[in-house]
Amino acid sequence: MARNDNSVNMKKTKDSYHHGDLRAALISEALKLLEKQDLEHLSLREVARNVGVSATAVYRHFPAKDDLLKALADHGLAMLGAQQKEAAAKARGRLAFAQTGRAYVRFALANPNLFRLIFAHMPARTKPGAMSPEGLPARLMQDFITMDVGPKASTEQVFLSALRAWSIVHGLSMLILDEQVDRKVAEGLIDRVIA
Amino acid sequence: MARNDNSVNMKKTKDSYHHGDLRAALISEALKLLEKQDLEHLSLREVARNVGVSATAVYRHFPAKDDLLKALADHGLAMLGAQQKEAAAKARGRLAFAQTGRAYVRFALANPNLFRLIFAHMPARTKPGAMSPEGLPARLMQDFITMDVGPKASTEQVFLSALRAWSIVHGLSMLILDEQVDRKVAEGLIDRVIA
DNA sequence: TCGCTAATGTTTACAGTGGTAACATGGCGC
DNA sequence: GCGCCATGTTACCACTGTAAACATTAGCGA
Repeated sequence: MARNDNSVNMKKTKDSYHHGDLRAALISEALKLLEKQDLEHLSLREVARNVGVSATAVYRHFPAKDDLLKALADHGLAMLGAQQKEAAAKARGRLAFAQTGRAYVRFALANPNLFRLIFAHMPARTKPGAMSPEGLPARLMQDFITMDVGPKASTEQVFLSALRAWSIVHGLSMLILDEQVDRKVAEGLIDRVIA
Repeated sequence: MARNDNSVNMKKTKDSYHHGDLRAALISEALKLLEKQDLEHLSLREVARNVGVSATAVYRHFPAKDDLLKALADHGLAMLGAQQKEAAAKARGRLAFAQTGRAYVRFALANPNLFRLIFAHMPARTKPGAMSPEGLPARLMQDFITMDVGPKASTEQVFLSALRAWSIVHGLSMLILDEQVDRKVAEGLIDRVIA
């Protein structure tokens, strides 16, 4: 028998059969792991092991690994949105808009794996016509855009403008994360790329 | 014993022990598989199986899975570059430049998995100062940029302009692939986003 | 033409992974 | 006080990447 099957090392501190709030613990541990290793090396078993629970216990809270990942993505997205909002609050008008973009990139650089996870596991958030639903970072952008382009602009023009803005910040984030562009240099240019 | 070990079904057509050009066959098969399934479901064993060779034979040509992936990425990058060049040849000046950007996005949409693979496995292609080495799509862009900004622009200005352009096309590609934005709608706007 | 060697494939084996099924525990409502 | 059922655990399974040992043969020098 392999040394490493489902009977992982249990926590010794508490011998309580039930955990208390395993779901939250799993998410929190997974987020912690994502700070140090990338998505493809994040295994359910490791998360369970670190939390001190058997590997299959996870399935009581998430039907499949992907559902855990979705939960992580939601968490990450909320963080991103919060940071954007916070950044926007420190300025006004166009500048405030630029700040949300910069915050977007900064978030990506600060949480590379989480950032990737967000976009790797959140398809179909958008319906035709609407850029994105309530609460999403893009929603924030869209509000600014409307302000920017003027209230009389056509829906398509708003969309176009938002798409352009989002593309820039997202593309810049990705290119830096994927090391397509020298990180140090690009980091220094963020504020000028996103004007 | 599992039904499925390394002794995969061999090809019956040829009973030659040696394959001939296994390396090329592996790459070609892997590329074919990438047209139908995404990167995380691409397994060495499946590639080997389809080529009609044992799983470990792969290791005679690639030290590890990642090296196969790198080879695929190179292949994909060459394709991308070729398509950009071709697109550029059909126009002149600014428009030609826009065409390379549009070709970039079109390539991403036409080869989603390969496109992702390219950027997931080609870090460290760039040195500080130089945007990218010879032959890369970005190199092509940089030439245009120089033309666009004027030959007297500072290195930093060229870099900035190139970074912005690349970010837009890359970001747009990613957002559409990751379904963050309605595909149909966004596709129709490509030419206007990249002006 | 023979035979040796290096290149190329194959077999076997192993640790790790996501996931299912059957069983164990114990907290909470009656 | 007791029983149910949500939550955990143990056994498995198929599959993956990869290492080690063995097999085959292409091709080169004698």
